[in-house]
Amino acid sequence: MAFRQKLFFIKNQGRKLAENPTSHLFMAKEITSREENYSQWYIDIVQKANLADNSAVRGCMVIKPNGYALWENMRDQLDRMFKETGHVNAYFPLFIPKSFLSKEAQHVEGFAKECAVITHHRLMNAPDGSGVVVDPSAKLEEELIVRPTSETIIWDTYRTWINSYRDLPLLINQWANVVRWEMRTRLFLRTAEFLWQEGHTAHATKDEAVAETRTMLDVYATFAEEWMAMPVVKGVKTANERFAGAEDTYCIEALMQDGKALQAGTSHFLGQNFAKAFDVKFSNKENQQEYVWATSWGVSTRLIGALIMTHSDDDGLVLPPKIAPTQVVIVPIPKPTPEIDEAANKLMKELRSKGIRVKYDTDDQKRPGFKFAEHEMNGIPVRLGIGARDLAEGKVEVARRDTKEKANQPVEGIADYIIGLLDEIQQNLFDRAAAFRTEHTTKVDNFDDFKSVLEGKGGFVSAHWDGTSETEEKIKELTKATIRCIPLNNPQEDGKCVLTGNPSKERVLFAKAY
RNA sequence: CGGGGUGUAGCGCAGUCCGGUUAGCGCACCUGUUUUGGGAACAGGGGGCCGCAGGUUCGAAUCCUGCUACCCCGACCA
Repeated sequence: MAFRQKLFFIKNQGRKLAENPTSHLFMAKEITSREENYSQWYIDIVQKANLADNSAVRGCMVIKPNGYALWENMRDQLDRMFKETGHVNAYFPLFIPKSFLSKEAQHVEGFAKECAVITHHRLMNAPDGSGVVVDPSAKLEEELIVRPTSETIIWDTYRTWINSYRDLPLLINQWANVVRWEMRTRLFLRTAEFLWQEGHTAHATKDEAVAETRTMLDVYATFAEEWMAMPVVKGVKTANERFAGAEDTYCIEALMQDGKALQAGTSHFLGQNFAKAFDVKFSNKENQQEYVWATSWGVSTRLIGALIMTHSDDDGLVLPPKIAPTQVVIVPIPKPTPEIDEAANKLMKELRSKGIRVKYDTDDQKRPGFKFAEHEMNGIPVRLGIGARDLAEGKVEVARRDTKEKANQPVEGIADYIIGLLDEIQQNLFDRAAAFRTEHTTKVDNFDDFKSVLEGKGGFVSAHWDGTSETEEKIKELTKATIRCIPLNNPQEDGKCVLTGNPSKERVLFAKAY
């Protein structure tokens, strides 16, 4: 493959240059450009911004402090939004009895191929002294599955919690880790173990459950757009892409910089499938037994991957101010002095009093240039430089990460200026991503255009589809593109399926996806 | 699960084809000096069970056999 050769070439070139002490091309923190190799760029960002690392365990990552701080901010905001919409948190077991999983037929079919299974509960010293082995006498009566998702254990529990319509709705969320034994993993985007939240709600009526599904979809979309500055399309999945056990799967779909789509969150209307599988009934006002209606919804650490691929650039991570762990960093130039410390501390106090997350870089070993590059790599939205010159002029140097512009600002009133700037950066990131998505959403009306757009500029392709799974499969085979969603509030228009020519009454969004 | 790689210092690699002093290089780390407004320079220094287990040999990072781990690309998925 040409791609491999290119990579090989780069490796060799790197080797030669590394031997040359005058070369600055392969400094420790240099990252691969997006143009050169997008997926290597992604890996470089994750590792060099210290977000995460591969671990000793296949497919499982170590989330490092920088990455975890980001997750904490995302989690905290989502948690607030869940609570504002009436939900409470609870926690259910990590393990699920094997028999539970098979109670809902489609559900088990969807997850069976990627389950980690617990078969024993004890180790013993190996007879030959070579270490420890599984004690065969400690075999479990029934194997346990490490949860790939918790519908089954939760619905088994709900049976005992729900008796009357007065117990409904039951609006519960849990923050947890889950395990899906994926064939191939990528940091944040798809790991064998990942962190997420899963909401599981129970309702007396279908309408109420559907409304809940849509409410949570809106919460996700609001979070993605207002906090992550990541524009998303709200839509509904086709039968092929539906969650195992759901009647309808709603989703938010985002577009990454390489033109591939990423499912950023899902909200499922589960109908009465799980209520029937786990026999969860309630007495209605007329004292008749009815099955409960269900929803589930989740977002995961994958959002961090989405964030990276939406905003970051060849200099490193770019973070939206609202979720950046550190929003402002102060760099003493060229190094800390009592005068600069005093000015910085005063500045920090003022910024913190206005709720800004600010840090002062007191490292007296590294030089300013190094720090500039490092803070840019880490995606800190605003950098303030203070040196003797600035102190004398009563100014600070303000550098923004998104545009890399620098300007001198009077210290007087700087807090308000920075509050405005953070808002502006947040908005600029969203606008930039939205413009990219608009530019990379293409309407096509025949299959040749369909293919050439996908192979060329990529992105979302808006096209007519005859509504059959067969056609969807065929298109996937031919182009690797899938239907990302049928957008909500989709305009109705008569057209012909881009593949079969059969009649269609609305366009759907296709894309290659992560 | 198929295809392709790679395991040598914390990280990135050279050395392996063709066996031979004490296993090298860059970055990082430690000490010191000079520096410091966009990734500092010099000098000195520390750090290795060459993935694991066997074998061949006077001698193995290098050759042979077996094992194992991880990465990348596909099919599967959030």
